[in-house]
Amino acid sequence: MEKKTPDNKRKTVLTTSRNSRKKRSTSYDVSRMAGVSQSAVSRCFKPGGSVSAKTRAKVEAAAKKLGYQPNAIARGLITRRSNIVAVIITELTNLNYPEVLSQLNKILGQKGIHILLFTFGSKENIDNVLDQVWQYQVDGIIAATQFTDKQIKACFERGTPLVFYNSVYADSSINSVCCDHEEGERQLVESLLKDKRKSFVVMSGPKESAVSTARTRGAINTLNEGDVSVLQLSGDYSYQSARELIREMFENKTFEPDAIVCANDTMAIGCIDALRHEYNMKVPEQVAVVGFDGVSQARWASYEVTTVVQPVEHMVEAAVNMLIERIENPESPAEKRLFAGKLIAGRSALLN
Amino acid sequence: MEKKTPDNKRKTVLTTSRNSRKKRSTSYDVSRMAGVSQSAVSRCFKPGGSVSAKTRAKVEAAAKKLGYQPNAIARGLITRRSNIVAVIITELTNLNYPEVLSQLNKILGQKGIHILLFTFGSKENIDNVLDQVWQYQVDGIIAATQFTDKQIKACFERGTPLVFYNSVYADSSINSVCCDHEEGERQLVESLLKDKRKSFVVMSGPKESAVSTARTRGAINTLNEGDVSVLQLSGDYSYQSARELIREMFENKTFEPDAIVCANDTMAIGCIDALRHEYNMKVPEQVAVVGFDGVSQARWASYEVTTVVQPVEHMVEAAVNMLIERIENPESPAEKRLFAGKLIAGRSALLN
DNA sequence: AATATTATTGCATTCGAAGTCATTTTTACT
DNA sequence: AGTAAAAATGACTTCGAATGCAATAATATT
Repeated sequence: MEKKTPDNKRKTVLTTSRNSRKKRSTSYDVSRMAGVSQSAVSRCFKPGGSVSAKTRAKVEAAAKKLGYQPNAIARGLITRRSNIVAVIITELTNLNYPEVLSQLNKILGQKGIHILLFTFGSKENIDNVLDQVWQYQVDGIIAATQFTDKQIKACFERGTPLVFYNSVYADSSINSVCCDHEEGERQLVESLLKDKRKSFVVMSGPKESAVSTARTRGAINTLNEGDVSVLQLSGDYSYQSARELIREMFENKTFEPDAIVCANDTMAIGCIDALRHEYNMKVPEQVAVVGFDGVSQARWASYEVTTVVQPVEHMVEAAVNMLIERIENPESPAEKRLFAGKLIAGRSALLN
Repeated sequence: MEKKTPDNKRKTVLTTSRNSRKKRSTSYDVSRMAGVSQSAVSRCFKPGGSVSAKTRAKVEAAAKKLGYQPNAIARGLITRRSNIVAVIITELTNLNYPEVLSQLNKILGQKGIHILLFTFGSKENIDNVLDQVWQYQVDGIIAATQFTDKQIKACFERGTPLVFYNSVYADSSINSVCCDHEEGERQLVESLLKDKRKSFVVMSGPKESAVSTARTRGAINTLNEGDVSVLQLSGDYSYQSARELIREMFENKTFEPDAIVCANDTMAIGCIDALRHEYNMKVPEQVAVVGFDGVSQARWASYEVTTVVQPVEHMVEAAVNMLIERIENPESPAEKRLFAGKLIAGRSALLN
């Protein structure tokens, strides 16, 4: 009697598996071998499930013998929890992101949550990415990129918790974790002003980047408080773009800076290389250069960039906790967390 | 009559959704609104599904209005295809991996396949990673790390296609894509020999790394053909470890190299910095330094490392194609593809 | 116009685990 | 020992989409 259902299943399994040559064992297979019901097997794999020691032992033995692992796909269907989080990140070439991703994976992994990774180069296809995300019924989204209002609304409508990483929106119902780019940049610039620098280049990142905008704003506002001249240029966060901007500036002889404030460390490194190797200038004596992020490369002896380090570990942990809180308790209030960066005096600028 | 089932569903949906405040719409919802059967909706979303233009129009309108996206989890359960591939990668801090991952994501994405990301620092927990992988019924695995025989066997037993990236096994039934590290290293060393270098340090990466082992083997074998002295040191691929090895060597005054062959670009950069900034030596005049990988940082003007570039785009594409072939046709023969690296003459060694 | 052929359609079932509920077994307590 | 309370168990249903199959509609053929 108790074997009726399993036996039925059995037949079907064999039929279906003719194409996928190896049958993966299911909870029915385990229950069959252990001589218990499928429910019992299920309960064995559920923390706190109500099973006697005897049953548990039988089930575990059978599961081990069959190499059984509960099918997370089937489980997700009924529990409506996939334990998968979508991580949406722009270009991994940004040197800061590998660290962020690595940290995300570590912390989410500790909580039994997995990462479905989405990266993209060009801006236009976030909508496509979101379509994919919906299909996979992810439990939440961590977005290290800008969304349009419509995209954010879509997340709300589907009830998918969303946390932004280094991207802030005015709307107070939106969760985010961010480094205080503006204040960090202010500190960098203030120390340059104290060092009596007079001619500043502010080298921004891509115009669409809110992070770059915030950093630039911090720089410009602070510079406006001093009696200095300022030239603002726009690059794209890359080493190459920084070198080209320097080259253009010197070719046109438009401006003679004694300080360059870069949107990130990579650009700072590009500037340093261009100044030293192309124009034979002394950094920091003739021109001071500062970056932002605190990537490991900025600590390399050839550069030792003066920069502001983002507290990536803390930020990622905050983002993860925030997301989990939201997943487990959808009614919990939204929150914005702003982390201070830490100024590190390197040798690309003389700090006092 | 046709509405009986949908109505039943409806009631249940309402009951269940009391916790997940937003109901996501299902194919039943769409079929209801469009006045067709659930099967019809399903067929509309299946490429080549048999549906009339009229039905398709009704369904598409309803789907759009409801923001319906097929549930990939439910689909995966029945089709036994999740369209998810596990990517298992060691420490993302290795500068080569962000590029690999980025490329993987791009190429897999083009084929509608998604990445479930697994990274880890320490060796011991690959078994845990695999347990996770089994639960998610991934269609395949791309592993940029070493597996034990038992782990490989587990993949075979479950019938999960597996492709190794930069990791080769003798067993010919194992798929892999690899750069020819040994030959690449040979080329580097030969050019150093031609340059009349006499005292070589071979600075390896971690002992567990097969890549490092292959590179070291290539270096040592080639060096043994020349009349030179060789010292072999072991680091861990990191900038810091390279600097420390240099420091130790000079503190102990054991060896005076005029050429250093590094396991990767990051270590080469560490050597260059240590030599120039700590020991005031001229690179490449006094000591030539070569790396491996061709990461973007190796091209930075302060280093211009002489190195061998791995053809990452080609390698990744090959790995993806190989995996997909295996997924779609499990009986297809295994294959090992070995890609030649490209020697790039930088200014960290004088090449002829 | 009648029949053969092909294209659409809906019903019912399936994937694998989890949860509900009623039933049985075990344990606790008087 | 006898009853009450608690624990363990299994049958059945559910999640959402896909599919085999039979029924129906549209089209082609003579």
